[in-house]
Amino acid sequence: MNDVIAVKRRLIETLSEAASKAQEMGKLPAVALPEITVEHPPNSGHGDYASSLPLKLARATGSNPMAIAREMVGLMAPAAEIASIAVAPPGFINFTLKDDWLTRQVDGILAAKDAYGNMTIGQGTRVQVEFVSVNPTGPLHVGHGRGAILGSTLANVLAAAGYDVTKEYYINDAGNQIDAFYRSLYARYQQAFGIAAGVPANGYVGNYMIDLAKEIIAEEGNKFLTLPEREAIARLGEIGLKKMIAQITSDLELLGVTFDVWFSERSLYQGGQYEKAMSLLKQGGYIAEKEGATWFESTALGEDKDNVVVRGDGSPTYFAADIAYHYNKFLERRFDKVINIWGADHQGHVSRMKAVIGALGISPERFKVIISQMVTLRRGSELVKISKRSGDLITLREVIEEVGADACRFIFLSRSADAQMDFDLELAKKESMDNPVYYVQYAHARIASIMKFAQQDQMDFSDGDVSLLTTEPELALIRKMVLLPEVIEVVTETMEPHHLAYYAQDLATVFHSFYKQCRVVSDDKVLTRARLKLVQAAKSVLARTLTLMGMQALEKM
RNA sequence: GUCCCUGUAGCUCAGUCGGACAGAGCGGCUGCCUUCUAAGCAGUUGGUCGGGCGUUCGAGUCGCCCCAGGGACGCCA
Repeated sequence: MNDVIAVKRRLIETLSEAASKAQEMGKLPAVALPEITVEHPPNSGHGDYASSLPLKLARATGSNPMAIAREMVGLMAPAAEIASIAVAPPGFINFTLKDDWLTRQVDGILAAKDAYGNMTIGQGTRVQVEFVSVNPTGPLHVGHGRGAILGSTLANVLAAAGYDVTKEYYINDAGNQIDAFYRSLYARYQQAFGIAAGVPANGYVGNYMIDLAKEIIAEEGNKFLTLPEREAIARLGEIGLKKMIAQITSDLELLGVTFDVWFSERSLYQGGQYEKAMSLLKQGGYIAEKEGATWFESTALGEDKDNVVVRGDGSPTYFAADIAYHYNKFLERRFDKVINIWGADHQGHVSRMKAVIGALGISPERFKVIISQMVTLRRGSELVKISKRSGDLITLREVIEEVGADACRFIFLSRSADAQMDFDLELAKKESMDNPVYYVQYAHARIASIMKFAQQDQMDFSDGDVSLLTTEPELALIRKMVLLPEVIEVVTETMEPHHLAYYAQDLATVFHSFYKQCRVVSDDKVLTRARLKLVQAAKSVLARTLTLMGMQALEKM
């Protein structure tokens, strides 16, 4: 187990033992102990860890919290890594870490290298993160980028926490939308040859469809003109679909987002999973025929309304496909946990999918949906349209090319998924010099520069004595570095990657402050070696944090 | 009408399980480059935490009721 996490666990244990002992001795009424937690006090003057257990016990026992705190502290065996335990009003117990324990962590971080922060809390649990999964009927826009960044970062963190992670993209390559896409493409194809064909009413009218048709013509010529319409649409559509998927793939790669599995909706029908899932629900008595269609009776499960799974014309709905897909995730591929990141427009889909999960006999805590809220794109005060159906749209690719992948990632990671946000292109660019993105990367580049400078003197610091790191700026830096494992733990528990961005910024801040106050390479060779160790460790933690966020750790800026 | 998300400093946003004086970045105002990167540092300005009631020793955080913004309520996906 990681050292800091171990310390935290030990403190909780110490508190628990002290409380029990006080009860045994009759100094504290024998009430059930509340869940014991330790936190980081907001004010650093109060130490590294604090517990409000006495305050909580005061409520349960009706006694004075300060007295309880004193009693408990008196019963605590001093832990090896703790320098002092103090009681503070109105009833906190504060713990301060020993300086030499802190400085030793520098050696620990250097030894862990890229693996620093890794944990085993996941215990190899098989978790699937499904994200983006945009219909391959048009290019990605910024909103999709948000989900992509959220998902890939979450996957990185879960992997660091010891989960066995599969990143997956669900390709909706069947159904009405694909049909509309195929027909729209066929119309544009015909138009390119001067044939008066109309894009269907519910079709995709964007200019990219004209470009797509032209691209196909350049490669395939006019051969689809002579085919029967049915066949032409199918074959042309297939080519267009492949191209759209390729484009989506490469757009995501620009953002540093990749997937382990690209899962085809069609395969659900070809593999018989759709039938299996449906018959399972039927067996459970959740399926009913009415009004000429087949329904999933979710009202019986507390839902607002029932939902159609098979239309009057016999074709399955999107909902039916998703049922089959989740049947596949849980019952065929047997993921222990499934995390879906959906756009805000899918929020109505959440509760009925939860109902399905229950109906399939899957325990609800294995299924988690994160809704990534809307992004509105603007240039200053001017609103920029990103609708797929309209002609003028700014694609994700254009945004990335304009502001940069790292800036994009950081901006999205600085906000919690359930807050709607404005993405101001002007601001993202104008701020580019003062952007927190560069602030963090600059800290890393600065250290790289120090290392390079030190290397000119062939400085070997492998025997640096970390116990010489005794000043406030040095210890403050270590205190922050040592927090990464906890951040990873928090992100894992809350599924909120944005904590990482704030941590990155905090870490950069303490580093920059340290840098200003402490000269690393100096005439004092012994101190220099110790500080080189410190700075090298800081570089490693910064790099790890940036990597988890999917960002570059630059050597030079 | 029902359901979901949001409302915290001039702006953009954090705020774990209810805890110590409510935080950061940007902006504004002051200072700081002979020395490893000033894309930096130090200081300062700035808040009825949308409003009300309640629970609690203690509420930005929990409950109820309002107000405001956004989204979802298809045999679209």
